[in-house]
Amino acid sequence: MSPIDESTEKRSLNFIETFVENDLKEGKNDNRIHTRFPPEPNGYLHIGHAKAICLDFGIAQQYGGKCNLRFDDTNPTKEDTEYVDSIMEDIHWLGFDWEDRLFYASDYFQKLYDFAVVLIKEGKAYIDDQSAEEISKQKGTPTQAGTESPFRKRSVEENLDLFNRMNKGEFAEGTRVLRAKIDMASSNMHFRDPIIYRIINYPHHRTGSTWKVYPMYDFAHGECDFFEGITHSLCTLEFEVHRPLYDWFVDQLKDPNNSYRPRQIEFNRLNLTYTMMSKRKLLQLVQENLVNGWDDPRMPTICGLRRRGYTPESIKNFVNKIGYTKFDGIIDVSLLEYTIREHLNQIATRVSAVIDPIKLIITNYPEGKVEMMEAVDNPEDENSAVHEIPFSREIYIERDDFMENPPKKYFRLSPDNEVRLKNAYIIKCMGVKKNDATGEIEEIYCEYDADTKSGMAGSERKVKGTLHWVSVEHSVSAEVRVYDRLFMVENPSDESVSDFREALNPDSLKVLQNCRVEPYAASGKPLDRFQFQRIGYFNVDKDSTPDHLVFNRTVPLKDAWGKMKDKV
RNA sequence: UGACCCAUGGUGUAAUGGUAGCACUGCAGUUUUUGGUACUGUAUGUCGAGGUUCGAAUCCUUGUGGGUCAACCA
Repeated sequence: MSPIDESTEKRSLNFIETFVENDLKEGKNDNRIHTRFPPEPNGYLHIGHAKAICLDFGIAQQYGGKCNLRFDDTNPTKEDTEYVDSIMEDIHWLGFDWEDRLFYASDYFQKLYDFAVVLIKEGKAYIDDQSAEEISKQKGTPTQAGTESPFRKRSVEENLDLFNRMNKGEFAEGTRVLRAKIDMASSNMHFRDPIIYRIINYPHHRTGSTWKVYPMYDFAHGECDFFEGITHSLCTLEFEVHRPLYDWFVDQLKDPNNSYRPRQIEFNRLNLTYTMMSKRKLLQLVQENLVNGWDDPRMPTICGLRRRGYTPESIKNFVNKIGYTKFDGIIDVSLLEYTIREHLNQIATRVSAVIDPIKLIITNYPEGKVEMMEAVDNPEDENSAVHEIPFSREIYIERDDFMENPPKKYFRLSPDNEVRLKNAYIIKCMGVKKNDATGEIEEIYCEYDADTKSGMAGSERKVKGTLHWVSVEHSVSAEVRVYDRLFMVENPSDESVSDFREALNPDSLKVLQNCRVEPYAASGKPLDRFQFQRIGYFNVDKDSTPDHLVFNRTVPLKDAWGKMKDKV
């Protein structure tokens, strides 16, 4: 078990777990626990779905139950197999498995149709010939009762005939719907004769043009839960007012001699500061090329986070930390950033990279000499392996690791000052070479103390600063992509931001071209994730080639030097 | 001016009638071959008013505040 798992082991029960345990205690549903994750395949999964996935699969795991994957594909106009594939990939990547329980709402189209016919025969559903506008007008408002449709008293025979012909394609879209006959005066708007079937002339990604009528969510969802033997149907808070209708349909369907029934339980949706979570708007970002696809590392999608270097463990741990309640809040992204930093700190190999290089020449080091310096892969790991870094007379250091006129608490290199080169020698700055025209520093000259190599007796000497470096001759050029927040406003999903494009951060992607990395960072395999010293956590992007290394910054390190600068 | 749901530090959560705790963030330190990491300390909270009780964040009443619902979306 990883340290991360241990840290969450003791967490107390959330209200859903309490609910489930009570059901178990009462012996409901033969003590079965069966959940489902029911995405509509109309977009890629995002971090908010990860929260639902962890709950649905997590509850099942925790209580020895099962969790189905069910694609809620009742609206062919929005859905596509591309989304089906990506959703399955992302769930697996997160580490969850539905085994042989992959279902589609479209698997049940016949059963749902048959059930609708039963409702018609029982006089509980009717065909309405009115337009969407007329039906909407008759619905009333939350404070005003609705009025009954003139078609409400249609005969069973006529309803049956019309429904049959609707499905044969005899009528145009929008000309007729099937409605449940419940209560136009109900205080719950969803009971005012909800539409349960509509005509759609658009090929379904699985059933093609077999069907001309498609069930609505409210009609399909509870029924699918029932067909699959789901015991706990977990969804987000906005479906709370749908629950009475969910129960109403289940009541019509269930076997009165069998106590089994699925139960819907709602929890709070995930909101993150600076993050847009609406699928519709994310789709818009993709379609308008404001980002480079669903897996753009700035996207809050699972594949975007994956490409950026987030680990499944960190996402799951994040979800465990935020919990499940019935209170809608907004979570600070810094918590997500904390969880990935926490995990990466444990597993990421430390590698030297110089993002903004300046050349440093060690004047008293022999020309042509190369020493291999030992570097610990991960200082947080007692049994860490080591790797070697070539050291030579000419090296690159970070441009801002040298200051000609340093402020008081500057620990790094400055004239006549000593610093340690990480895993190598202590050096002292003896001078610089400046560009005659611009006055810009072009080279830094230092002398090294040969007795201070890491591990030697002379290395005990304390110096305030330690710098990372790469050998000029041996280093490999690379490109580093630094991703900042895509949105600048704290809550871009807020209604007050009418057009989210205004909130887009034009500087969200910075590409740094002149970076130099130590050869080990280019060696491939075990190094897909690492920490560049004092810079941040990175991973190798899929765009990388042997000739052109590309790194994505997963998350920056906490910028202590930045804080120091504020004080000086 | 309806129905349903909700209200604990800046943020997210725990305490299920019995000491308001944890994490993130903030601030201040200690350690360190990077100022990262790790560790320590510290600040800030039960929406208001009544009640029940020996005792209330918890139960009741009421007020206030927030969310959801009037798609042929899910």
